[in-house]
Amino acid sequence: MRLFAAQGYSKTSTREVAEAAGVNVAAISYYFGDKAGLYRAAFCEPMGAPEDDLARYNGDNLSLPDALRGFYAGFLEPLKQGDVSRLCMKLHLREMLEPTGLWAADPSFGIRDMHEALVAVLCLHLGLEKSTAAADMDLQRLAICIAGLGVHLHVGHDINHMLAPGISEGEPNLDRWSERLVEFALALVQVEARRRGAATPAQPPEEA
Amino acid sequence: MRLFAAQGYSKTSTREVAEAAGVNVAAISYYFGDKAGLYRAAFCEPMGAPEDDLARYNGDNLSLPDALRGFYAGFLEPLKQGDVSRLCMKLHLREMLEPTGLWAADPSFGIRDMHEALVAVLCLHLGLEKSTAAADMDLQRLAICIAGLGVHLHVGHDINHMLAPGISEGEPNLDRWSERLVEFALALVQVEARRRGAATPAQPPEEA
DNA sequence: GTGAGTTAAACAAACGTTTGATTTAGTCGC
DNA sequence: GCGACTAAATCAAACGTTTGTTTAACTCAC
Repeated sequence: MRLFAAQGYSKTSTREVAEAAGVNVAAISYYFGDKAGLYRAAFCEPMGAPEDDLARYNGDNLSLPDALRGFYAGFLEPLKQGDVSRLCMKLHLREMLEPTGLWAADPSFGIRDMHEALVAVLCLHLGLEKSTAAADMDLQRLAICIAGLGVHLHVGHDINHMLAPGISEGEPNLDRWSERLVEFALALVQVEARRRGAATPAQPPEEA
Repeated sequence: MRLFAAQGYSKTSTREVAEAAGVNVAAISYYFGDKAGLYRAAFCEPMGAPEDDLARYNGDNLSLPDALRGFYAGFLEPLKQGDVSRLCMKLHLREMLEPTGLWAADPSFGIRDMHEALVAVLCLHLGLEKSTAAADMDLQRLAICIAGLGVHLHVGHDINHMLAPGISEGEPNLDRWSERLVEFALALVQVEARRRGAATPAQPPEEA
């Protein structure tokens, strides 16, 4: 997984993987059938149940700030843990640019679920009907932007480090990212709410 | 460029490029030295002067909304034009995930300039000193997020289409994206301004 | 001895690159 | 005007290497 994430699928040779694992090349075909099977195993194995990620932010009793905090925690935690976890995320995000057909094919860990859960949360706090959400392009745009902030943290990780060294390094900085992202996402929701007629408060007025 | 953008560097063979171009394979080494030279040419050739992009949003006399509109226009225009322009953008964004050393090496068309110009614009409208901008991590975070919204439009293009079909298709939808992105970015700036003490108005009060 | 596990070696196919011949266009002496 | 020479451009073919995969011999606990 480390090699696939760092170099991509086609630039990583079976011999390279075998040598790094300290086994013979034939072991790949013996245990995984072929290179694609090896990749599939490396891709699928390390991710936990997708429900865990979802449960963090689509609980009905969560406030919007808490839901967003939970949402972005899914992006930030892999950064807190070691390089392995970060590379795993990178491996998955790589499929965005060059889909090998794993994400699209396997509906079990689709981003579709993640996206629809986010849309549902937004519906709840914007006072919208879930049934009309799919056709509500402005709502979709809002969800895409909120998710995009989290995605960009990983996609642009190396470049962000080049532009602002250490900005995503270390737990204090990552916690600061969490604060900012939640603030920013709240602002996006607020703007959208206001644009829709200022009818629904994005921030619960009855707080402290 | 079309092939490199669609399949990536290593998955694109020299024979494939030669055949698509209707020439012999040897022409590649004849004109470009080797495959890397061909890629470099395809990567650098089609992009216009970087100053053009910068001029759109770092003019000192621009209002913040206008500057942001100009900023996002750089992301949206490639989407309006044909597939070729979109693939060109994709080719460049691909270097974010797997840097081949072209962006980092050649400072002429670095995103660094783009980023620093954006930071300067934000400094101007937040009433901050440019000299302290580099060390101001919260300002850097704001700039990264604002840029991230534009980047995600391309990085997540295919997936966005999967989640919300046609959301980035056609000029009307793209114009709508421009409106939303500018609104959203303004909201981010406003939140940051308010967080810094509500001293500096993110929206010029003397408007209309 | 049987079978799961491991190994070095070999396989065909595809890769990037080079070669030497061939074609095309332009230049010069006469 | 014309053949001789030159340089650029293009070509099919082959080069050596690396790719993913398979083979057949081997090891060793049970």
